[in-house]
Amino acid sequence: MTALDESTRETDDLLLERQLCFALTVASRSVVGVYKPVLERLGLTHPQYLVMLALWERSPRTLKDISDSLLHEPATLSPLLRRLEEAELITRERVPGNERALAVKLTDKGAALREQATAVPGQIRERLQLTREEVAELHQAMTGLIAATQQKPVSATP
Amino acid sequence: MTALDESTRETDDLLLERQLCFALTVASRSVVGVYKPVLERLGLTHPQYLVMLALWERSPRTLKDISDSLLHEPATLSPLLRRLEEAELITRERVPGNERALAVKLTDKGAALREQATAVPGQIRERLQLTREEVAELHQAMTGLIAATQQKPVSATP
DNA sequence: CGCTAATCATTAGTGCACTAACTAATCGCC
DNA sequence: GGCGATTAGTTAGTGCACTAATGATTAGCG
Repeated sequence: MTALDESTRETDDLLLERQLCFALTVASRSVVGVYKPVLERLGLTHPQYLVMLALWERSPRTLKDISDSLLHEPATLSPLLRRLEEAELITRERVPGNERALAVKLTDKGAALREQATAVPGQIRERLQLTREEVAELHQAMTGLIAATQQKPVSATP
Repeated sequence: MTALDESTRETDDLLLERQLCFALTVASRSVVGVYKPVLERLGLTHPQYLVMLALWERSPRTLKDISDSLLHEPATLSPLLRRLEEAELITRERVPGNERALAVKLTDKGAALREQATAVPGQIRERLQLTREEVAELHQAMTGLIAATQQKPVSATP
């Protein structure tokens, strides 16, 4: 490979339309944008919806547990949970026997909201005109990419 | 299909670990997280990097033009461009002959930063252990997804 | 022309998302 | 049993990202 080839390649590498990170952030924002009108009917934002999904699977659970599941900093979730408490979808109290931990628990209202939420995934697939299989393929691609970001940097590997 | 099958399927559809939107937002944040230490050496955040990519392709261009390219609201870019101006990477002035439009232009310092940026895409691929081909495949998948989000809702189609 | 409608940018306000700094509680280990 | 280190949450501060409202300019049309 000549020096000219190399510099041309590096120039092309900087084209906005070729950046995976650009396509990825746009896709993320765009898909969340599709959820927005759907979730508005439930009175939820998209990050709040993900927290509710976690709690519908298991409640009560600690903030630490939720932050591990969602791969979010506790500091991000703190104000978010405060707003869910204000909406009376969850309660926040200390864990008996471990006063450090915060027990986050669905209220009856929060648990009941699940009924309405069951329709959401189907509505999104409909809106995006995607089959379950296509969704699963994209999901797998994203999971692989996430795994790639979380491995140690190659230079740090002994 | 029985009623039981349907309700089971809807229950599964709400599992956090199966949500494309979840995998997508995590992937987006994680990949941006990989860029962070690399871009810190250039003094840029990731959104600022994307704006600079746009300007390295063409400068000057208007805010409106940039917001169309990045699929961002002008209101999002306004404060971002102000910070890039404070860093002396761009200038902001009105377009002669159209006082509504804002001409955003690279400074010499901003144009020179491109030198250092040429190394970024390769460093990211290295860090993620992805080939150009794998990046292209993922990019294509994201582009398809973006297109799906931007088509009209099916119910609104006559 | 002159007026109305459309266009472009900015500001205000809400909600994430992160880091750093801080507080409080618990664990471990002598 | 007490003391240092660790763990769990919260708060403060910065920077996106969006909507809605505002202001300024331009285009278009009778």
